[in-house]
Amino acid sequence: MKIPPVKGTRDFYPPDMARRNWIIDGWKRVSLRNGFEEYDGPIFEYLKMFQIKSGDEIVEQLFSLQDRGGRELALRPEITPTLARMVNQQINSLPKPIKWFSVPRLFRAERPQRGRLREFFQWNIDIIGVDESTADAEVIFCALDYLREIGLTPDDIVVKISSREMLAALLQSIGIGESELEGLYLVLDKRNRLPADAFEEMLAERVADEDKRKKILELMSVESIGQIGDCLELTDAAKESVDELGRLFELLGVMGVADFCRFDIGIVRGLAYYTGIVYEIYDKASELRAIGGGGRYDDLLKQFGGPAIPATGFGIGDCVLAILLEEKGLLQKQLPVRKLDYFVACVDKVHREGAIKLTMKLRSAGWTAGFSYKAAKLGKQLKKADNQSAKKCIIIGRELVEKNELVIKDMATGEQELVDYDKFLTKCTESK
RNA sequence: GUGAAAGUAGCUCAGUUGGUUAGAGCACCAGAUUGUGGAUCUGGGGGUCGGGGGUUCGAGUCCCCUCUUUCACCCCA
Repeated sequence: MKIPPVKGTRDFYPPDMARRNWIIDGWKRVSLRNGFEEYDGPIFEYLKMFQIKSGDEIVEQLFSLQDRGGRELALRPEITPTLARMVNQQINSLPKPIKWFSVPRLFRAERPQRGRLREFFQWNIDIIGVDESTADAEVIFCALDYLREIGLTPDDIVVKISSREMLAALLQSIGIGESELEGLYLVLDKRNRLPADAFEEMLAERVADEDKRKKILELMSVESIGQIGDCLELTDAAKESVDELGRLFELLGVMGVADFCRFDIGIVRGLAYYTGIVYEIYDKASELRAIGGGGRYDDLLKQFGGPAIPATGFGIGDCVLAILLEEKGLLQKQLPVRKLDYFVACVDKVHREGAIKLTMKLRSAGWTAGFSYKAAKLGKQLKKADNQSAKKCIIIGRELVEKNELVIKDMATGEQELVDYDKFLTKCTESK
């Protein structure tokens, strides 16, 4: 009986695994050089941990299970709650600010589609304990530091940035009540994805007053931070968050990534816990889903029973990113090759043990080395060496018996040289 | 969860209006007179045609169900 892989999961064959590792190694390398430390938590948590916050979207997508003790558990659909839990547990002893990153394996019971699977990897970086927008800028820089390093340019991707706090202040100055905000966010979040008339229709369901609606539409069509002031008179609160957003863009300029970033008032984000600056990273052609996103979540730790500590962070998934890199031809360079430094061949059966012995000595010295499992003809063994992309092939034959010499063949040029066995071994052990 | 399209060797696909033992290229394995690989040539393995049921003398081909993938909702990594 053949059993297929589970819906929405992936098998990683060696070539796929090589690419996955290449992506994840890049995430880790860039995180570390930006000053973040790695952490991880369990792959399942109490179900209620994910129900507390973040809203229905994620809860509906949970894989949940019950253990034998009747505990209600869930496979983690995101790692931020775990982060909040871990930080809260040791909040008094952790040096501030806390700059942590993780590459968790996550699970969401969504209907799979291109760039959207049920099991995936996500790069998360977070800064906890800094309320200045410097932290937001640093987090955005870190994401771009990676994306830029692997070859993406401002022609390929864009970070669309806005602020929930600002949007709240602006909407309130239009006359929207605080209780209406959350529902309205969900509608505004769709503005970039819906045709104009469909969006207006949805808006009309939320906001009955036509004047208010007109003002909201006007506000949502501004293309720069400066235009906001032209559109309506700013309250003190609004002015403050507009200024904050301006400072963020200034900082991004100082950090040298301004050309990747753009203000977009339509970025609201679906998750309920965002409080301030929010952003999403898209491919410039906007043909794919969001590559990543994040923002400020100043109330989350408190909601998990900790102290009120500001926090900001983002996540980038591996699925959409891999598709984008594939399209840009940046993934093909990562074709994995099983490259051997040495392949040890023997001309005659009597040298087989010697070949194995030499192979193991090379390996112990740190070289990648292989030998033929069968006592096949030399031609066969060379073919094997070639299959395994060996750089050099060592041939053990009569030269060893007669003069204690090995034949070393360069597989690229075909050139061969004779080297004394003991000298070769000494050289190999020392140079590695 | 709702709607739509697709599914034939490991991969990319062909398969005539239903008609014998289902094909190609690539990949894989093995040979080509035994101390030299990449090329070429020859041969081989591998498919219950996604799975199940039905119509028919006969189904890869038509119908139904189901699974998976892709697309649109939904939502975001």
